[in-house]
Amino acid sequence: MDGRRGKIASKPAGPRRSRQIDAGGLERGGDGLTRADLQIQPKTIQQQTVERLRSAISEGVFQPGERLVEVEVAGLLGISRPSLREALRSLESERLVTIVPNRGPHVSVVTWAEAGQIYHVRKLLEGEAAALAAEHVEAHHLEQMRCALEDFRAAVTVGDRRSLIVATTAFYRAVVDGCGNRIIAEMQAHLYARISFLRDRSMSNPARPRESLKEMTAIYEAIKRRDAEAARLAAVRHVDLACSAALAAYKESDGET
Amino acid sequence: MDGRRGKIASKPAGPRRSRQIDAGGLERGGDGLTRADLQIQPKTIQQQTVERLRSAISEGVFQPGERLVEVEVAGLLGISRPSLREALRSLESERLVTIVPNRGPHVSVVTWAEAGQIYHVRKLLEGEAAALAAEHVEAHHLEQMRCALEDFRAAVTVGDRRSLIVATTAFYRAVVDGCGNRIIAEMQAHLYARISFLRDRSMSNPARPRESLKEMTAIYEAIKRRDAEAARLAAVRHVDLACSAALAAYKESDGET
DNA sequence: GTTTTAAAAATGTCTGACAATTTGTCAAAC
DNA sequence: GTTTGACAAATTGTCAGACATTTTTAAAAC
Repeated sequence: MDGRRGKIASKPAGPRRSRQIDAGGLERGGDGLTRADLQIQPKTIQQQTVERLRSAISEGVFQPGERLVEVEVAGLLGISRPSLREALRSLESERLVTIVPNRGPHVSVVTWAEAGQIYHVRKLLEGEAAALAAEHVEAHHLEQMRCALEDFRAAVTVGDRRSLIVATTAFYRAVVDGCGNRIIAEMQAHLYARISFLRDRSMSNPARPRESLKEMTAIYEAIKRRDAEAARLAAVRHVDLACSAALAAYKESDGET
Repeated sequence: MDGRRGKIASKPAGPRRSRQIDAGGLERGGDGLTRADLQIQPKTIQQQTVERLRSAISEGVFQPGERLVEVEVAGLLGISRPSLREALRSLESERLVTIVPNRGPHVSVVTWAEAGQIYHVRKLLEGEAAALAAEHVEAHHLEQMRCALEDFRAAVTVGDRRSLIVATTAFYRAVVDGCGNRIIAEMQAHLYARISFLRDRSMSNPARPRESLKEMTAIYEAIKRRDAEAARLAAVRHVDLACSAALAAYKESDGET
């Protein structure tokens, strides 16, 4: 069964999951399935690589600016250089990785100016998403939001930063999925990923999570009562405050750029 | 000088531009240069490939849904399969190409539902861009817009569809660059590329270009007189009408999906 | 302490290979 | 005649190895 990759010389690279179906990937978790979403697809190495690198970058395993030396990373992941390069091209298009010709790939560095622009667009996008959600949302999306909020609340009391992030992401996704516009959903996810490095820091402000919870609850309530404009305002306000918190955290830790 | 690629066996693949600087690529043409934009970078084959494929798709050389068989396309471009695959990954992330595992890449098919969502986001984005431009725009951006409009007018009288598209694109870019938010610019370009296949058809309506000219002029005038809200409205209106025109053209030619 | 030079590391790109999967064809079975 | 199967051809996914060029590092020279 493993004959094809038998010639791995340098590093055994650990157990190799044979290419099975693995439908548990849930690229778009939750209940709102359409028939198209039922499609089961094989997961190629390239896809797994992209996903794994993406979350590694998001979680700070690779720091912004850090060089990603191809042989090294490929070895780390247990894949070949060509496969890694393909994955890196994907991430480059997502702006998570920057590839400078002849100097290779590194984790993208986001200046504060850029981050500000990203927040600006997020306000626009998430405001619209919330407004649309107030009109289009279905029961299971609301349920998802409620759960996410509950998880968030729990995480606040416990003080687990990781759970805070997971819950926040889940909430955003519920809203953005509930809005019915996939383009917005895609873009939101992209933008959010690009400023992930700010999340942690702004969440480290002990007061922030509690405020965040209030703001998100306001969004939820407005959507639930189908008040589009209130939902938009609440969402914009939330992103705005998140932006301020991030700025504060950013300035505190390293004021350059 | 060509020793490195001397072993091309199958196809001579035509004259190979030796890796020279070729600064004329103008990934972001115009005047609004910052110091960072002066940077001259070597153009790798991968970059050239992406650009060439992108415009080929935009211009309909490859039709939506058409399969892109790797060996074939690689031969066409005179590059190797790995290089092509990297390029395809980039285009996949831009959603211009879809890669189905084990079935390979094909030009993405955009359903009308998706197109509608794209127009929706474009309204949001370009409206904001116009509003921001009214506040931030600099002289040379205005000049670019004016030129683009002039070109457009000329193209209308002559009736050259290609020039219409070029001028339109130039106008949008001027606005979106003038707004000062690079994220918006990036996204606009992306979205615009994804619905390029509609451009041609909607422009084939003989009345549309003239209307389009009026609408764009309105945007220009509003920005020039620094009236942000008027600019936003004009931009939104323009995209809205473009959307309607596209829908009409779409329904006319092929009503499936 | 600079500047120059040489060596090492890393990237860009190509060729060749091959298993796994999909697709197309064509005859056998119902 | 349509459905089923089976086999061959085409295509993709992935790897390994190679090598010219460029960048980086280290050492040497001034």
